[in-house]
Amino acid sequence: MKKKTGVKPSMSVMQNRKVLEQTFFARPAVKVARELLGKHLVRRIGKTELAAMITEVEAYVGPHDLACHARFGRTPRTEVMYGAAGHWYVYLCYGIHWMLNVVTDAEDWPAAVLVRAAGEFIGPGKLTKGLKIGQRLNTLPATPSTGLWVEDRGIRVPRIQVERTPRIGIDYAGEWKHELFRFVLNA
DNA sequence: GCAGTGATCATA
DNA sequence: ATGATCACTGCC
Repeated sequence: MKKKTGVKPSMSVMQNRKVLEQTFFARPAVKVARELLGKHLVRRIGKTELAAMITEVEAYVGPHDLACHARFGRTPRTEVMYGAAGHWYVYLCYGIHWMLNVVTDAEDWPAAVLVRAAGEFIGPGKLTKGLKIGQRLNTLPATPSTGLWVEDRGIRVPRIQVERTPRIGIDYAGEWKHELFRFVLNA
């Protein structure tokens, strides 16, 4: 007996869905950032599932990185960055916009990758607004059980399409503002 | 070019 | 309790 909902040809690309595990995130932030390009950020709210391909990220590499929130050490807010990789770090910026980061690198090494754009959601504030991401996800793991996770859907990103630039909005960061820690996936 | 907006953190 | 500081956005 045939199922009512037929599988469309476009679904063939969906067959390759691999949820990124903690081991993917437990590596240096710059490497994780680069490799997140082309991966899919997946959001489930109730029965609705929305996926958006990640196209812009920034790496914040540790306490010595003068642009990283952990540059002042452990505080209640930065505590999550000191924890295990693969957990969400979500904070409010300028009193209006939620910023979505995923913790990277080793435990007790505070580093993270900011997800700035995915799919139609261009800009870190628009991304969280579009995917209904807020404070509730802060400190939760990037697993399907939390409703927000990352999948490898088999997209390969050629180096020629990857642009590296300094990070946005960190003019205060001294020499670190010049580091090419922002990665953009161009069409 | 810059106002809006509120959590966070240091200072007290 | 108060003040400075923001990993932004949208409108002027």
